[in-house]
Amino acid sequence: MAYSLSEENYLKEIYHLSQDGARKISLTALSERLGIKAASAVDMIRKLSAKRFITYEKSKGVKLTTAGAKVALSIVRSHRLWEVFLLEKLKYSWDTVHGIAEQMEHIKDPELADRLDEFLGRPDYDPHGDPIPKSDGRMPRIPKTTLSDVAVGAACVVVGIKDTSPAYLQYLKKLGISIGTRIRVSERIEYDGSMVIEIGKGNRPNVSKQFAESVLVD
Amino acid sequence: MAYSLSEENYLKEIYHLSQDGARKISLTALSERLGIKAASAVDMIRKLSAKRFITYEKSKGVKLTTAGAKVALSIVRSHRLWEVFLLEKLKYSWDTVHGIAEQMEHIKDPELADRLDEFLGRPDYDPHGDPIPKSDGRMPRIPKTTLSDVAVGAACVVVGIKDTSPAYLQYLKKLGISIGTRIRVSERIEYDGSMVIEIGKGNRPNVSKQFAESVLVD
DNA sequence: ATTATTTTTTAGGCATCCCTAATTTCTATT
DNA sequence: AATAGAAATTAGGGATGCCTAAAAAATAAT
Repeated sequence: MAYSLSEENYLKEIYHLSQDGARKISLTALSERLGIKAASAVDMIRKLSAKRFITYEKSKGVKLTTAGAKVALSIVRSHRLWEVFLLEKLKYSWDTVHGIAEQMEHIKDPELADRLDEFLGRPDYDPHGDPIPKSDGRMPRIPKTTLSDVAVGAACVVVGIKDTSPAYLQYLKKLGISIGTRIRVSERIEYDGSMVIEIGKGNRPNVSKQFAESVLVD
Repeated sequence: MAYSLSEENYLKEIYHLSQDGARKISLTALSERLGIKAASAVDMIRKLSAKRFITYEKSKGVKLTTAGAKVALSIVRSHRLWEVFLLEKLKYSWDTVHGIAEQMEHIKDPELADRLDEFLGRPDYDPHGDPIPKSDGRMPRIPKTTLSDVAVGAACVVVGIKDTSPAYLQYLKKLGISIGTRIRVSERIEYDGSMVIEIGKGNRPNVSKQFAESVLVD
């Protein structure tokens, strides 16, 4: 069954809202996320219900059916893979990839996501540390570990970052940290939670606790 | 100035028709290419005229303005670059890339085409041998030379193919010929125009005139 | 329990981009 | 110049996906 760009965006947002742990997804919440008015959502909710992609009860809110979740997950997969492509291959900065991937996620071809996945080396995480669903729907374990959790003496690999402010990105660049960078924790200063880290060889900067908490590692 | 997907497709087709050497682009010809009815084209032609992307006089047909040509060329550039990406990086077959690139050409970002171009190594031709416009609008020379034009003893590089039938593609694969393959012409048989060619070392097949005429070389 | 507030729904509209079915206007022949 | 055929246009519609404004229903607060 075919579905429009708009339908895909609804399904994707419903998925995100349910992932965010909302116990009930109301039309108001959904329409806010989509940047439209609640009245406009009514038609689409009916349409998606008729197509059996969602169920909707006023009391229980919107829920994805198995078919709907499948579509949503394929969009999320596509989005995150394109983010990796844009950052790693086209050298876009961390904060610009999302908007472009928002467009690319809707390109339709039965083999595209798998071929892209293969080309990118089957990454588990996108540049923001979000897990990339596998083609069979499985999800890589969500990386909740940050650099600040790493024990002294232990090493880790950067899988994503949580902060995409220009200042933060600039700092990362200056430190030479990007996806895949290996970091060893040399020392932790108890006073303020800051740490001395080792990037490659020779480079041993001291970074604040605040900084370390925004670096997702594996 | 922003423009819709539909507007982009009109501008692209007008460009293609003018490239095909049509001395007059009629609404009928245009609508046929776009797969719509002529009546539907009237509105859009008016719209594009109002936006100064085209001029339209019944006697002279549709013509792109400088602004319109710029948009059309950027779509064509994007399309051809994505074709290269899909074939070379994602290993799609020659005949499938066009349809997917048709979707990808509309992704909007000011830096995308240039970054993709860079990533792909600034190719001059797409997999069908069509020249890829440069970011400043310049066009690589159109490769009108085919393998059958190459002199005995001379070498050439494959830049594209004209035939995308499954049988032809399969044959190419069997011969080990793809974009960038270097071919030397060892011998030409006058009787039927067939030739003995050298691909890499050791591989010296005899190919028909018909085959050689569909291989674009530089 | 009765307001007040929020949420949902209806009703009527608008822009985009396409359609069919008539015309009208060209163009090319005779 | 008359006319057949082709091309362009008008008129009226339809689907999609959004809107505002108002009404109805549900939930929360007093």
